[in-house]
Amino acid sequence: MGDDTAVNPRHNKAEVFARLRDAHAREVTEDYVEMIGDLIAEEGEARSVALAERFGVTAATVNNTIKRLERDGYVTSRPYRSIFLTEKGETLAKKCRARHQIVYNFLVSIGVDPEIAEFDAEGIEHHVSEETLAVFEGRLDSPR
Amino acid sequence: MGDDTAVNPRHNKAEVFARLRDAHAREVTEDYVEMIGDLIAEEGEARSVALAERFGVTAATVNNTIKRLERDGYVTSRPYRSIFLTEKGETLAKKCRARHQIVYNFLVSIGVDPEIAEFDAEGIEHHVSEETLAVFEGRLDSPR
DNA sequence: AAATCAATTTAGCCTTGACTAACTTTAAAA
DNA sequence: TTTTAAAGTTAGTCAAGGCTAAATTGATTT
Repeated sequence: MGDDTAVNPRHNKAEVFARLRDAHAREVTEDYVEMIGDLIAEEGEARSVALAERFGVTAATVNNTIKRLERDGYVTSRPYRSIFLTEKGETLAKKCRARHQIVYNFLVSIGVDPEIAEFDAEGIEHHVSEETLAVFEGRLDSPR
Repeated sequence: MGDDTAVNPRHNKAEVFARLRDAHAREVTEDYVEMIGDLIAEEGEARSVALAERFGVTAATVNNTIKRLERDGYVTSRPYRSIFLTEKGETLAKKCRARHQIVYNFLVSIGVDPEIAEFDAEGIEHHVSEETLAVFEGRLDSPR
């Protein structure tokens, strides 16, 4: 058999979806560290109640998530106190904020309405590879 | 209502994240109906084993998902037989395939490597609004 | 100092989406 | 036709990420 069964690239999507599942697993973490960073910058501290309000979830959900982030080394927290980013969390937050900004600016630059861009960027940012991000960024420098 | 104090957009992210969670809930459904459609087109039928192989998950996972899709009216299936799209499933598959193609073509058109574009499109497609999709499409007609 | 209120935590529940292991059915080979 | 292999199913487990309701803590008021 001319053997297209070996590895037909068109049929070799499994890895794409595996990486997609990985990306999903990182999304909440990325959104949280980014938001915690924003809150610290804007309000001086990150409280559960503010996170719950901004994400539109309950305080209990925030609590669960923060425990997960703490377990994974992104934040530190003490009972009934505000939340802090670790260096690891800080680094991730910085990266995410920059990436978000590039995606948002790119969308606006090609003609997407700023409000729509804000929404779409929130979803898209987690699925943009370094390579694609570089292309977006390059397009910003030299518009058109 | 000149009044930007009413709803400070910077602090009004809750709805963005709610819509993001909705989008997530739809992703697997969309990926499955799209893939089932592809399989029917390419191989004449959609078998569990092919879905499992392409998504890189176990047969048991496919089984669970198909049950959910059936419950939600996207597919029909009988034990030990292949899977069919309902009209609702067919419609969704068609829409998803078209959207995927536009996102992919757009990425390639701005200079993203086709392999990278294939991967990124898989994640991005679920988060592109109608509006942004239209912009992508418009850019394809008149490149540059 | 006590009462109250807001914030936080805890406990328990649910769905999705993954897994393994064991079993059943169908189809193909011997 | 019997055996075997592949495909599909079932049962049970797990983590993530939501929820509600109830308990606790901390801060503010009286």
